[in-house]
Amino acid sequence: MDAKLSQSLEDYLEMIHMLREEGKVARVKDIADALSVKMPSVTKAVVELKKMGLVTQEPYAGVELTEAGQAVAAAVLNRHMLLKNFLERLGVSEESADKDACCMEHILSAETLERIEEFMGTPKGGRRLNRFKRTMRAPVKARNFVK
Amino acid sequence: MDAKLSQSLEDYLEMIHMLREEGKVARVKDIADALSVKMPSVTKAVVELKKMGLVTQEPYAGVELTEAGQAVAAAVLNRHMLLKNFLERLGVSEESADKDACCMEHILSAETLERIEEFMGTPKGGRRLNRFKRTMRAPVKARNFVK
DNA sequence: TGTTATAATTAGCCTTGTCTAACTTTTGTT
DNA sequence: AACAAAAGTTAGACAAGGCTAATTATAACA
Repeated sequence: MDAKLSQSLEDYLEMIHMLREEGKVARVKDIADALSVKMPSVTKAVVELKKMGLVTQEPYAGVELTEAGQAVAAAVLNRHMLLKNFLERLGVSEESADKDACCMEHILSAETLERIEEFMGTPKGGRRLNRFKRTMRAPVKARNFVK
Repeated sequence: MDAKLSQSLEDYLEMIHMLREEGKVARVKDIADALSVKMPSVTKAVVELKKMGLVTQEPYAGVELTEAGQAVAAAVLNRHMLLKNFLERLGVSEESADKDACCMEHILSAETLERIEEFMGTPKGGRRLNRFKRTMRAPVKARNFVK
């Protein structure tokens, strides 16, 4: 059932989530434009995501996340925001932070993500790492997807 | 000439560099074992790298980096070590740091790398970022390649 | 209500990167 | 010097992901 999503499918799922959060419909066309790919690529991806039970689709009306899809998408998005905030805290520009977070969100180990969470939980001046503070990053608003 | 290496080719180049630095020969077999791939994959990669003028090959004796190849490989390796050190400084275990550095080294923007260098240049206690200290990471000894 | 424009899908191709199986070449041991 | 073992290459399959071109389905407007 949860056969480990590819980076690519994670991106599609994430984008669908984002569009829906913004109150937009996520039609094949919308997703394609948002990710700078062509519609047939989206169709293929959606077929896969449907197989995995992560989305449903009403042709011409849009793609919706299932319960399971929500969970996965939210997790990816949280990673994205965590990483973006982290990079910005290091002084990286918003644009680069967003672009790099985009890549990193799919590949980092759980351990590294935990250490970064700890780092972010630490006061701005930044003394030392505090192993016991877990901060959950805020939900998310929008985002520039930089293919 | 420098047609932008793929992640995969960067990995091959990097591994060849590492083997040579350790004084080992980098025969197709050695590279394959080190990267946990099969020999035909290496042969293909080496063909590409030769086309790009990054390596030369004496069959059965080993692959050598050209001047240009050296430069590229060293750059990748420096990124790797910088990232690994950085992650370790965040409290990530050596193993995870190495594995994650492996992925990140191919994808991060120049800007992010610069900010990380700055962060690393800052004293251990970690006050605030110092824009003007550039530290070059040490050469490199060995490394666990985690496919 | 029909016609056109837009959305979606299908079919088929391309590239990258991996693999296995089969074959060739070299090495090194006796 | 001969031959087995090891190294290398070639050929061909396959999967993932993207694309274009062509076709089909729906929407929307006159």
